[in-house]
Amino acid sequence: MGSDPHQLSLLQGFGTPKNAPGTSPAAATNPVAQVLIETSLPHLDRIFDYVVPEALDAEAVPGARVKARFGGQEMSGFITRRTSNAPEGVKLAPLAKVVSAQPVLTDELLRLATAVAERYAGNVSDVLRAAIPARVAKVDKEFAARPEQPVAPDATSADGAGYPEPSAGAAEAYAGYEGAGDFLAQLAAGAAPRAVLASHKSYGRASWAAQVAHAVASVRQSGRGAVVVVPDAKDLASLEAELQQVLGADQYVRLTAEDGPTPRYRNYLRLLHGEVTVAVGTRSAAYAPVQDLGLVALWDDGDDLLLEQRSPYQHAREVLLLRSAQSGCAALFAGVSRSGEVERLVGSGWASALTPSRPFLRKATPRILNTADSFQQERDPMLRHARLPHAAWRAAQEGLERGPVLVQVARTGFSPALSCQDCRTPARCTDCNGPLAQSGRTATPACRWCGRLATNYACPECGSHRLRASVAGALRTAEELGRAFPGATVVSSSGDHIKSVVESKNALVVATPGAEPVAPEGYAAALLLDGNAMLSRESLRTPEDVLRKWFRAASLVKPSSEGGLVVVTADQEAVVAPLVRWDPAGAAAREMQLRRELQLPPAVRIAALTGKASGIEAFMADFELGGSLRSVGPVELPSREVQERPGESSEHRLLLFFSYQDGPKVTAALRHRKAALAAKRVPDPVQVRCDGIDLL
DNA sequence: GTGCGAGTATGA
DNA sequence: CATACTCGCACC
Repeated sequence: MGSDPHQLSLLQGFGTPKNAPGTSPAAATNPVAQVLIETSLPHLDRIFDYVVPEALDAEAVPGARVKARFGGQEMSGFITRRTSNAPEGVKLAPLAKVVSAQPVLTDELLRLATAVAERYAGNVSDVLRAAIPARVAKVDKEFAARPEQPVAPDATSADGAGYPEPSAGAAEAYAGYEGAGDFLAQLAAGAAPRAVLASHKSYGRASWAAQVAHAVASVRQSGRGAVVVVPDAKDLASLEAELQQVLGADQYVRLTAEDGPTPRYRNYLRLLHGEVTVAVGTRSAAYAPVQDLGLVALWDDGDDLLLEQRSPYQHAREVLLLRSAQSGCAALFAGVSRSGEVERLVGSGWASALTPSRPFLRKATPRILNTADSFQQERDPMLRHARLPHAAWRAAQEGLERGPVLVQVARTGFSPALSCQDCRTPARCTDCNGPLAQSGRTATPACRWCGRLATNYACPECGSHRLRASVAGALRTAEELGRAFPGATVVSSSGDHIKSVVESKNALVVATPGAEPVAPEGYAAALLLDGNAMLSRESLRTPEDVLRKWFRAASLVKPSSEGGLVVVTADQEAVVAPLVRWDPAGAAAREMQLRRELQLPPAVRIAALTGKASGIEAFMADFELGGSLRSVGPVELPSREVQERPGESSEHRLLLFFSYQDGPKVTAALRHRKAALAAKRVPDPVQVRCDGIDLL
């Protein structure tokens, strides 16, 4: 070909009146669309330019979802900008079509997704996949027909004459919390305070949900919007109940996968167009396109549901932290317990702690009793051989006269119940008739009720000594306990049968952690039964996680002034102590102190490289360690394959440890390396995952 | 993934 | 010397 090919194509692209047959003229102004292609290939995760044909000019707005020919195939992407100048030295392909003219990728969202991708050494388009709901054609039509009405949705609409002063409701929700009034006032005044809220209740007027709802109401007084993220549907229901009280049902939208594509997309567009300015939902709601954002809030950040399950495995807390930094808005992290990450925010002074005062807490929280406590055991020598620990038994019995009683049991699989290998008769404790279970890693089965070890168990039916694991979820436990407490209505909540609310006064509610229904008046008592089994899990995170589950259950129980009592049965007194004292902040501070000394997360950041040993070696070949960056491994992972194929090398994992300060540098380098290797298509690709809490 | 150009093998 | 084919890599 004789002449310069770029020259030729540019002339064509810019629409000289007479074009080659088949090419349509380009748009008159800003004929170039910068498009972010949706791909999970790291080296292609960037912006490419296309010519906008005149026919697509009107629809091809920044933020629109489009299709474009890329490489061999037509791929989808989003227009990030329209510009006038084409890049030098490339010939531009035309945009194939505009899928939807709704500008779903806003500037702000692109900036956020980019920051998240950088933080996690991942792809921008992977982040966007979680952030932008699937398009629904009929919803597009609704919005196309609707006259553009960027209503100022501010303090005028629902609140009528403005928000009813530092409302009575807000005062009640935050009673006992020093500094709360100031925090709310700052929100209302348009400032951007950042706080870590130590909620103590999960029901009633002073619940975390009420507290968060009032924070949202305050920020709305300043005319700004808010985003609230919660781990699951049950928490969302609690929050929505309060928001309806405080704001009104039409003043917010929910964004959650559970609603299905149509309402989710509709709500997304309503936010996008400023029809509503408050978004609540599960983890993907962190990206909600709220206009004029004033507050991001997160409830219970320790819940692992907030961790995205797809690459780059981002956590809603980090997303919201990045977002609040970018938009300079207020931030609120609420929880009954406190995660290590949030403790860092308090420790560094980034956020202030909103904590109820000691004397207030003493009255407002239930009494906590540890039956495994040596002091208790001395006073109650019957304990080891009683049926349920005596104290637990009595707490339940007496509690049932005053209200519902919660029994928290470990999830199925944590401590599978045992039955006879030969005749399938359920294995029972010879002392108390409770179910036997394999708890943790100890070989000897133990009674789940009294904890007694069943050494040398013999089946009462056939005399066999062999035991097999059988599934005993909350359902089975409920059955067992129902027999133990005749007269009580036994309710079970776990797995896919989660109940949000329990109304019955004399219900014995058996629930797994995270599935506990709310009792509107509070539980009279709670028994936290499987502490030892839960604590036996081998993970760096275990104590924090178990404590979190206990605190959440305990926050559902009436205060001690109304007879509320929590009985916990666990041997590790160091873990139980903060619960007994109701001191989540102290527990988090101590745990973080330990982590800092050991240089373990979340005091430092980590990245895990997973893949074939050869792949990891290639990845690390000219990767510079230094500064705070150190590497551990690689170690071979226990293979999940039933049979390792000969010649096929197994998966390995290398861990990188680095400081938060060096984080951006390290993740940028990881990302760069990933892209370079992917472009070269070196064999044995390596998966990079940052700050996976379940890795250690 | 796929199309394309460079480079190389192959046959007339 | 012309044509067939593979390989690598850019992809707007």
